[in-house]
Amino acid sequence: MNQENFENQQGDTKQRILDAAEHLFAQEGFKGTSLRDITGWAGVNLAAVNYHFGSKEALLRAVMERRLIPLNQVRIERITKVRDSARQKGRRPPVKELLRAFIEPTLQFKESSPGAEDFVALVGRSFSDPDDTVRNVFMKLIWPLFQLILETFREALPELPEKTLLWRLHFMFGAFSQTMHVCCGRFHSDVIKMPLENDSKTIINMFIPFITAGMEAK
Amino acid sequence: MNQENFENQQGDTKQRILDAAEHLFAQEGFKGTSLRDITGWAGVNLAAVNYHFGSKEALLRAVMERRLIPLNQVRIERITKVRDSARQKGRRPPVKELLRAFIEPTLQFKESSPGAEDFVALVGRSFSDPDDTVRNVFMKLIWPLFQLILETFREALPELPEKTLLWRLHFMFGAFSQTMHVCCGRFHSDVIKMPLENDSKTIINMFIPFITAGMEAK
DNA sequence: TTTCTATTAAAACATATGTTTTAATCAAAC
DNA sequence: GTTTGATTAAAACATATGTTTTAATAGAAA
Repeated sequence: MNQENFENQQGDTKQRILDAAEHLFAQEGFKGTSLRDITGWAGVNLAAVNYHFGSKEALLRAVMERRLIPLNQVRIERITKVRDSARQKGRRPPVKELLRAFIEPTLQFKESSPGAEDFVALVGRSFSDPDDTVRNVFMKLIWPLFQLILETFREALPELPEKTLLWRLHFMFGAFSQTMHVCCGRFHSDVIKMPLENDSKTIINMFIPFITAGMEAK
Repeated sequence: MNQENFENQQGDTKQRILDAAEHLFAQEGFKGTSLRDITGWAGVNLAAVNYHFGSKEALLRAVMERRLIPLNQVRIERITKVRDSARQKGRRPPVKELLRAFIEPTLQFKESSPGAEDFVALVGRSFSDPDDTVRNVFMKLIWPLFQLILETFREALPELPEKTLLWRLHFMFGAFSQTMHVCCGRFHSDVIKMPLENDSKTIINMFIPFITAGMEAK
């Protein structure tokens, strides 16, 4: 019997573990979440994690890949579309449209399921996670997308010095990752009482004008 | 004998612990750093942490307060100065100057000593740290500064709806915190090969035009 | 039914971690 | 020189954690 036949017959242990890990990694961080937390939350046996995934690190990789690969595919497609469409017209790709192609899929994805919201919070934090494992897994998955973004913004803003472009993309990612984990994580701080309108429309309407102005500054 | 007399006579155990904790918390995160890591790095006995500080959490608090209290004082003074100067002239405080008053002290501080660089990386991460302890300690210390920034930017951009202002400050903090831990931490990623010119001048020249344009957009 | 195999359950391991306790040290005060 | 009190050192504790091992279970194949 091969594995495909098993996918539906076996208990949903694997999925339950992935969901629990996604949630807890997002809420408490990788280091802050124990396998016992995860298996407890998932209602499965402790050993199931090592049986199905091999290690805690491999579990993180699985959590990341499950959603980030398809999400990145969509983002890459949309950005490519904007770029190619502009090329055909012999124009520069508009910054606004590039930004929209980047963030809209993320935000739509966020609202697609409750688990996805956890995931977005997790990704928002992965950029700056002190743990090597987290950053490395994340960076490897985000690399092609970042490369594409760099290229298309170079086309969009050819007069910008390379260094400046990199810095501005860097600011953009900073603002966006902060937004992701603030809007999706448990950022219930007494300090910054953000008008937490989690809807995509608000976020997009706030993000795009700000970043566009920044990217095109001077 | 009182404690002041002891400060110089006793071993510099306390300082060594603070320095080691600052460095390791910045590099590995709060959860990722053990007391044995710290005392090993500092070359002191394990029990010294609990003797001098009481607990790991209290040590973090001490690390934060040691530098953040004086740093925030300087930032508050400079922002207040910009605001009051504008008020006297019956004008709005310029966004550019407010931003400069906010980030310049941080960057100058960063270059003032090698330990300070670690600290800046730590602060840059504290905004989004999954650990409650870290976020709470940090937020409590940053709260008055944030309040002041909110007020002065309200004066600088009175036509901006409150929600929009909050979102934009939020983006600003995101970009800045990312910058802080990228420039000071061990962000040696293969992915984003940032032109790592750590000098304040470059960072300021990149940051201010970008954020100013974003804040004043539309 | 019996056999076989994948999965689950329970327990055990080895190590790591924050904290506490108890003994040694060391410099000033008397 | 002895005493005192703060500091350091060494060991012990209790618990937590990732992983592995071994036994039980269940469900399809024979």
